[in-house]
Amino acid sequence: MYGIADIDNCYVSCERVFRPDLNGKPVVVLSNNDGMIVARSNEAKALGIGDCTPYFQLASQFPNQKIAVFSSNYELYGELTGRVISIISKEAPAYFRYSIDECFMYVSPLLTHNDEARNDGKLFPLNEEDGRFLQRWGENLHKRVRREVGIPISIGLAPNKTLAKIASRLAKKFEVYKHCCVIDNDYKRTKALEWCPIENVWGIGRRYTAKLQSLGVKTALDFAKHHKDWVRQTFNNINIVRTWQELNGEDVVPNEELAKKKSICTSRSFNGMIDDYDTLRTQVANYASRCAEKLRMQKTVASIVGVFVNTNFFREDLAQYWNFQETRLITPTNSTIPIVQAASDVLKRIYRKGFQYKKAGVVVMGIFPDSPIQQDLFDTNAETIQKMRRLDEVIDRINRMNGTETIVIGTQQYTRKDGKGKADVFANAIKHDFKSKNPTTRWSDIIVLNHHAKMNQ
DNA sequence: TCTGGGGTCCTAGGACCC
DNA sequence: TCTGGGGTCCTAGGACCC
Repeated sequence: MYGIADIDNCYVSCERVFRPDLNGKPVVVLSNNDGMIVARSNEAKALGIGDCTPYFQLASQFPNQKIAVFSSNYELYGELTGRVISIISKEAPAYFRYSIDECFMYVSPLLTHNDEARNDGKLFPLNEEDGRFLQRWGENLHKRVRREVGIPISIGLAPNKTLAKIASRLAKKFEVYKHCCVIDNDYKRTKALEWCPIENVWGIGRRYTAKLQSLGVKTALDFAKHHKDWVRQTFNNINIVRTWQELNGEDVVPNEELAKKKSICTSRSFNGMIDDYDTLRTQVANYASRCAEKLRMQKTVASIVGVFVNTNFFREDLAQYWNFQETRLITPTNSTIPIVQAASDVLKRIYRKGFQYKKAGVVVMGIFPDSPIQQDLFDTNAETIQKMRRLDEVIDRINRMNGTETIVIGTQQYTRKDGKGKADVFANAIKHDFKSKNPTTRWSDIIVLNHHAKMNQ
């Protein structure tokens, strides 16, 4: 049996931890550059605010509505969701974090009453006692997270991950479940599939939904009832066959232990547009530097550095251009300077004068574990590499202790307005007009309780 | 004026090997 | 008339996830 714990409206719930006055009110959280809406409270959804609505359309689409708006504050979300995961790690026998707001759990070891009751060696369907036990276990997990972090989660429990996802949707949608829904027999499985529209099934995206609907498949149950061969022939793809199997109760989707990443990308849309090479180069240097940091964090090196740029696709009135190219490093590395250098070289190749660029990014690939053997293989200058490595360590440490971008290399530029850079380089700084504070990670933002005010209330 | 930022995996087809 | 049979590796494109 698997479980999934899913944070309800994750970013909104995080913002509400320090703004309890916003409980019960419409709240939205915006993407980088305050571009579009990426999280909505239930009240905001009820108003009809769509996912991915551009922020600049919000006021005209919903006039006279009081909607609380936040820029995204990943420092806050990362820290608070980490607390949720930490509780799960204590409650669940095994777990793996799937995304910022979702965590899979493996709960079979909790089922101790079941051995004799099973007649055919199978766990599913569960006996009733185990079913009730899991229900209580999930309800308690919800309560504990709510009490200790202040964030609501929904829990789904089922014989595989695809069904657990559907169960968690039910838990979120209907109050009778008390935030935890268990699919423990075939009757419940069938009822859940019947309720679940095909586009809400994990693994069925926009394209597959369109195709399935055109073939008359409306619900997860419609899909599950088709023959396996039909699925194979219609889609010729192993993943969707696995989804079909899981809807029918098998456990076949692999458990990806979140291993080291195979590629790392850092990219941003600009606040406004950039046409000159030098400004673009400083941005690309920032992204390359960030990629190097991420590589060091997971103790890997990269052998390929790629760069992409593109113009604003929404501006049909402007000339359009996009390009991506990559270069191979002679020695795989995670050092800031060679990776920034490589990225600059690639940018030089793909930059074309006369375009208004809206976005750029750096991708590092060909990733290996950072072992000394790899580094030294064809290296003719081990001493330089050693020095570079020490330099990276020192910079990482200083930036960890004093805040990101305390030290950057010369090609980069500061992006934080509270950083140490000169005013003229902030023209393209990311827009975050409605950003909340970071009371859990910054001394300057720590909350002070006014004792007397409280006493007088 | 204004539209995010990350990732993974699968398949087909071409280049190349013997 | 008539042109093999077996591989590997790489890339682009398309699908999916949050």
